[in-house]
Amino acid sequence: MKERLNKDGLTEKEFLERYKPGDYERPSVTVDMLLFTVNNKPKTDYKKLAEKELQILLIKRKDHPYLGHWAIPGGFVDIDEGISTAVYRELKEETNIENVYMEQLCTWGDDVKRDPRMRVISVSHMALVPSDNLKPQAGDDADEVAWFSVKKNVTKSTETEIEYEVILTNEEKDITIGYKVIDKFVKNGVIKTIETEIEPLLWSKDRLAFDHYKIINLAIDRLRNKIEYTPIAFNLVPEKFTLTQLQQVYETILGIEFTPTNFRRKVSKYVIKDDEMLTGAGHRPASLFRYNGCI
Amino acid sequence: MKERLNKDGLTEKEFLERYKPGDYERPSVTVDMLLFTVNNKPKTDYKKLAEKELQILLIKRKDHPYLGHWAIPGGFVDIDEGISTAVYRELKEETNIENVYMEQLCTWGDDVKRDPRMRVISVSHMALVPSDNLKPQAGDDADEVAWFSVKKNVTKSTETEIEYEVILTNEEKDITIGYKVIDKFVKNGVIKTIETEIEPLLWSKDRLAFDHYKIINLAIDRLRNKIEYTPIAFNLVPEKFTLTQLQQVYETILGIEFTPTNFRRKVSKYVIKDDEMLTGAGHRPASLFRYNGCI
DNA sequence: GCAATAGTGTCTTTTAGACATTATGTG
DNA sequence: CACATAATGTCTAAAAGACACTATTGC
Repeated sequence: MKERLNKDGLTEKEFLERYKPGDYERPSVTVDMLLFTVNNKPKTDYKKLAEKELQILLIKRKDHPYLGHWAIPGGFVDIDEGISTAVYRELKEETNIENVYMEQLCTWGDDVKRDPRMRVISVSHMALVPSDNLKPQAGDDADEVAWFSVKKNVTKSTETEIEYEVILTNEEKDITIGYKVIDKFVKNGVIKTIETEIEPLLWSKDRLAFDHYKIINLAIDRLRNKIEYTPIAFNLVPEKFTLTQLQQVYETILGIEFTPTNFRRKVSKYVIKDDEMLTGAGHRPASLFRYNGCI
Repeated sequence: MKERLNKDGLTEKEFLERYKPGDYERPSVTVDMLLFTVNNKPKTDYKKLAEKELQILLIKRKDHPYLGHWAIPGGFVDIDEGISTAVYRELKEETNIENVYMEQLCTWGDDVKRDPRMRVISVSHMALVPSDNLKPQAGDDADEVAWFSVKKNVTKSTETEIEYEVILTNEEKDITIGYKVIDKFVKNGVIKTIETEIEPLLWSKDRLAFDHYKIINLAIDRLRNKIEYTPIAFNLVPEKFTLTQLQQVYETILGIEFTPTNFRRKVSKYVIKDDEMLTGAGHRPASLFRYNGCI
């Protein structure tokens, strides 16, 4: 096969040998990871089940910009490092967690001043872990690492817009970070599209760093959406789980309650019963189940 | 409120004034756009409806690397240009199309050698346009611009994997580009994940540039997925459309057929009847409908 | 025995699929 | 009038929701 030449009469090999990347300025590329888990709240009664809450791991920034603000963990992508590799490396460095489910969320780069230092494009990822065996530890870029409970509730709903409150809380440290989210249905020619506006709640003293409140808001929506039509929830329970535990994960994320019978029917296609039982809970023991791998 | 100082005793303002971006190498960031439409094939019978096909716009590269190969249009993101702005700019430059529905697909950057010239991270986007009033025109980076019909069909299906053929064809230019896709269900600890392998079909002489075959494959999946639970399909029909036209869009993308009654019931929540009718089609005229904007 | 959760059976409602039938234009 | 599509009515099957009821544990 005859090698094709370009307009300068060069073969591909010659072209690449002589290729000099332009000296135009390039953006920095970072990865962000939103690590979610569904955690048990402390038991209030020996025989009652623990309530669950959706939690996200945040770090406290120890340098400018946004010094002292809480932020999503992340870091720069090396020039010779794949994006996923960078995310797993950062996750390991900042939280000592490995082997988790992770998916790409969105790439943020419309606002060229989202980082006041320089142009930064950030590829955000969502990771899901079961709440057992979690020992996050602070890394280089952070004073502290902490789990924050995440709540997103509808506060107003009209024909043209829905208003939510997104509240992040860490009770131990007595921190509450709140944002108001308004999803507006905007006529965009023929098609209506959703435009999201986010601003801090008036009473909320604390703020998240950068545009991280937008990323968290998107992640919650994505999580709620994907749990409905994918088996993503199995990443939030241990290998062996009771159906009630699984139900609590769904209820916690979606903010609704299921009838046990109907929930069991719904997930029955995706689970297989294990031999073991979960005893010692102050009431009838529950069978343990495992995900059967169906999609 | 007392201004916080960092470890060097600097305020945020001082920090930013003195901040020098590191001289580490940065990746180039590009945007790719997969422009899809559902087009009418030529009529074979005056009274029969035109068959439809999913089409994607490709450009023929006129320089190395991949000189002469067909590729997804795209280009570099300027240092002071938002990502969406860059996509709309490129779309306008390369195809003269504006005001289209667009969404981010995925960011490609795991393979650091996906572009042989340098490290390139590419943010791919999917745009949808109705097939009327489309006059793409070649821009600077391309010899030619052409629509290719896109087909993705299951060729084999077992418990552990599904095999597809993705075929891109342009009849006018007599080009057929074919890939074999295998989605494997891989045990990943407890959870099974899907791993996708793609390779050119043996008989396929032509190839797509870079890793663009992977991007197109993902876009088809995303489109098929999202058409099921979002009103995305209305971006592929004109402002006023008949229900059969809408049905054909669904059938073309999903590769299945609907019963008219059931399809009408399914979309009835999302359309409003217009006063106008579509006449002159060789059979009973059809009412025109419009999208009502519900989500 | 009591409280709390585990687990099953079944009725109802809603949604989705199949298919027959009538309507209305063009050539 | 023939043909092809438009549009509606209705029967059936499947999925989702509601709820009553029994089972089993720790204390």
